[in-house]
Amino acid sequence: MPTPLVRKLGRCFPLSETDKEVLQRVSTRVRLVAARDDLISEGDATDGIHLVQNGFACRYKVLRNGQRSIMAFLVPGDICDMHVSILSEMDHSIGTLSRCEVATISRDTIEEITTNYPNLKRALRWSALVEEATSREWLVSTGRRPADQRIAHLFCELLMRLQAVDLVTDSGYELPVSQADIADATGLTSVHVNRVLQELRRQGLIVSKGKSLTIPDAERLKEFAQFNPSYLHLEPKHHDRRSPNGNGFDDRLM
Amino acid sequence: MPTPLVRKLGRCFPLSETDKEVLQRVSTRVRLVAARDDLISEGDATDGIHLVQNGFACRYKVLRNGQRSIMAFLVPGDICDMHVSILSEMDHSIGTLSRCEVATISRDTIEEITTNYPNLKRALRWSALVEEATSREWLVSTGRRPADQRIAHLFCELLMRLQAVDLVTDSGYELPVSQADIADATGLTSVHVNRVLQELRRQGLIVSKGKSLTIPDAERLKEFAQFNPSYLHLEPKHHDRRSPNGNGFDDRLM
DNA sequence: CGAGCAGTTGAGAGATGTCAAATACAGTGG
DNA sequence: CCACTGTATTTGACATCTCTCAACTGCTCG
Repeated sequence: MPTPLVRKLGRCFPLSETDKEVLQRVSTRVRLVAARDDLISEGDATDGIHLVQNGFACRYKVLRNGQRSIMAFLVPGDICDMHVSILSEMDHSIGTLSRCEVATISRDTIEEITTNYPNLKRALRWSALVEEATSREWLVSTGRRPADQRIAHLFCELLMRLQAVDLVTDSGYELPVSQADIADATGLTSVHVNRVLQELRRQGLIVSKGKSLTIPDAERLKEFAQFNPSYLHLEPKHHDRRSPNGNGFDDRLM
Repeated sequence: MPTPLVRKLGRCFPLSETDKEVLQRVSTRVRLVAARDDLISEGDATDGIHLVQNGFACRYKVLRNGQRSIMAFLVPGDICDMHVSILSEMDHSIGTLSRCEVATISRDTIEEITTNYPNLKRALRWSALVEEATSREWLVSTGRRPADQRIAHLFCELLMRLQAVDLVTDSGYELPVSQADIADATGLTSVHVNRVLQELRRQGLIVSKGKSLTIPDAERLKEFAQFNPSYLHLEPKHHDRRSPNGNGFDDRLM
């Protein structure tokens, strides 16, 4: 069974069997982390690299007045701290929202991979860029979308991201986060999130029982949220094209 | 006179004279772009790389209802599209806010630089990571800070970023953007921005005449905005340290 | 079975948005 | 150099979305 990272990257890049095996191998040492636990704290000088295998984690900061801001959800297949090595310390924390399985990859391993497997190097870079684009899209949400669209948009995004790692069945997925977590991720209050959720349910846009969310009509929810998935850059076809200069992908570009 | 990019990177990384010359050289071909013009549009498959030399530009998206969301300000020394090559097309647009001088760097040139000048490669990667961190900080602002702190925070950030490229004199800088631009960047309305600005002026936190902004007491404004500059990663000292494995910086890591 | 967290509800307050108009400002053509 | 025109800023009255606070309910887990 391929790990989430293998599934995610394999979906958008043609990976060889060797590539996949290498990726699979690094997910071996898995650690179980309780819900609401910090993987990395702001100010840490990290060395290893963390990969979420199971469960939900997030990037967050806590303000002086105790308010928490969640800047990103990390779902299975997501890497927590690919790039921090060049920044001497973390400027935010990474914590679990649910119980998580986390793989820790040593820097040496990553180095070996990016040196010897250009396909993987490119795929990992792609996933980092998508995370950046996602962060920009969240900025659009919190800045300009009303609460209901904002939450609906988040659910659409998670639908696509979880689909990419085969975690969606029948337009439904496990969303092991609290309403307070959704509030901190959308810049709302947990009570307002509660009311908006009720309204979305009433309109039949979502169905939720416990921690599982079902989207009866994805197109309708996407329409409601004005969700445009282009920022997730999921279409594999584009990546098969050669670059304009005719020598394929430019692997040196940063 | 070193270009803004040279100044910015040189501040945080020890660059050799050769490094600086190389960087300086690529800023030669400069194009003058009018205010409110697009450098790159959403959906474009770009090839060159754009570097702001003078003036303000921004990353933005326009929603269906015509609302604009600005996800980032690009100031002199900022690179607009370092990484798009691996994503087949732009998921957002880049437009000027004021009249700008923009340098276009060919992909080949960048390739040459990142291949032959590891110092520069590392510095450019650093600046990309700082932009990412900045985007996360904006998420905190729009999500959890009240309008006055949000705007004050933006002014603090610009103070630091413009200081890094020697564009600040006497705690003041040119801010050639409209109140509507600030509104779109902070997720507010231009009329609310106007009122908040008046209040900040009344409290003596800022002084502004025309397009120039002065901050009489930077510490006071930072305190007011609860501004913590760590996300800008400006301290050069950290970057002189060797990495834990003793062989200096890891230049292969993505 | 109790404790504690997550979800739900209600009433009221506050911050920010909307709309529309007035004023100031900047660039342009004469 | 000035009138002219369009954009940017400012102001006022009012609407509304979202927050606050506080209570209550219902799970889940020990």
